[in-house]
Amino acid sequence: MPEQKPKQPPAGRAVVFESPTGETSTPELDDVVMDVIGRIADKWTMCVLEVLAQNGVLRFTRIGDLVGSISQRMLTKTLRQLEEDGFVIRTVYPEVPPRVEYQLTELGHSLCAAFCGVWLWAEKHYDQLQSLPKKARSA
Amino acid sequence: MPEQKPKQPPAGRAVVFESPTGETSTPELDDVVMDVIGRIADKWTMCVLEVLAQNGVLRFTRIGDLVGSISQRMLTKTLRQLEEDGFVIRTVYPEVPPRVEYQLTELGHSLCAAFCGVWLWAEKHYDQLQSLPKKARSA
DNA sequence: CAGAATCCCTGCGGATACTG
DNA sequence: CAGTATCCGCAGGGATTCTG
Repeated sequence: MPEQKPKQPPAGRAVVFESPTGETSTPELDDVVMDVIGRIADKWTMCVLEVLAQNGVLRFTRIGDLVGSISQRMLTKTLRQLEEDGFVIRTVYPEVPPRVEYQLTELGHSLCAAFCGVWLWAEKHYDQLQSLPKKARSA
Repeated sequence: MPEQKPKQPPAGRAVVFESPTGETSTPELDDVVMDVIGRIADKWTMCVLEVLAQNGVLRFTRIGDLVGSISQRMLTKTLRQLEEDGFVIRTVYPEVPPRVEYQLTELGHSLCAAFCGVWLWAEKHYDQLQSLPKKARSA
């Protein structure tokens, strides 16, 4: 069976995102999306984003409490990365004891809003999802 | 067990997702979402999902070509995990040479659809996003 | 062709200790 | 309070080799 498809992938990915409704993305957009996913798609980042999305302005320790079992190290790294990427604003008050407040930027808020579709999807398919084979689920 | 663990919360977060429009989730839903994120939120999984979403039924090697620079090891692992999690169907044809075809399940398709909001968000904020500090960008 | 198995290196991330 | 610095285990993942 001779493959007539001329679309041979060059070096690197050749993925182009396309929505079921026919919305296609450009390779550049695809690249950006993958990049963003790579930045935010980890447990702590997601948790911190959501905590901030819900509570607005929060201090360092407070975020840690709300997230739960995150180490200071990871909380710091996560927040700094989010700040560097423009999703979070960090405000330091020159006081003693020190006070540092964090809040989402517009970009951060819009990102959380975009993810809303995933929550809704999860809700809709809750039965199937919660019965998935346990993998890293808290024992 | 004489070992004293003063505060060991249920290995837990206290995060509850809530959309900007006021849609709140239950802790259970939150848990499921985090679980799903943990399953799919990595470079290769996302790529493979998208490749399958676009092209429908694909063979092993073809997926690898479309994704680009993925190793066989990771491709296998990724596909098996997706299969185990119910996002992909794996069909083996008892032939020589062997032929194995992959395709998304309904759940897989719906997940990709849910992520559509993220592509749209990325498109809208393309300027800000593509100018983020390079981190692990690999062309 | 579609993988399984192996080697091996990297870095994520937890725990702990110290500081302004 | 809000970090920084350090040690370190271990899992992720690339490259390579073997096989039905």
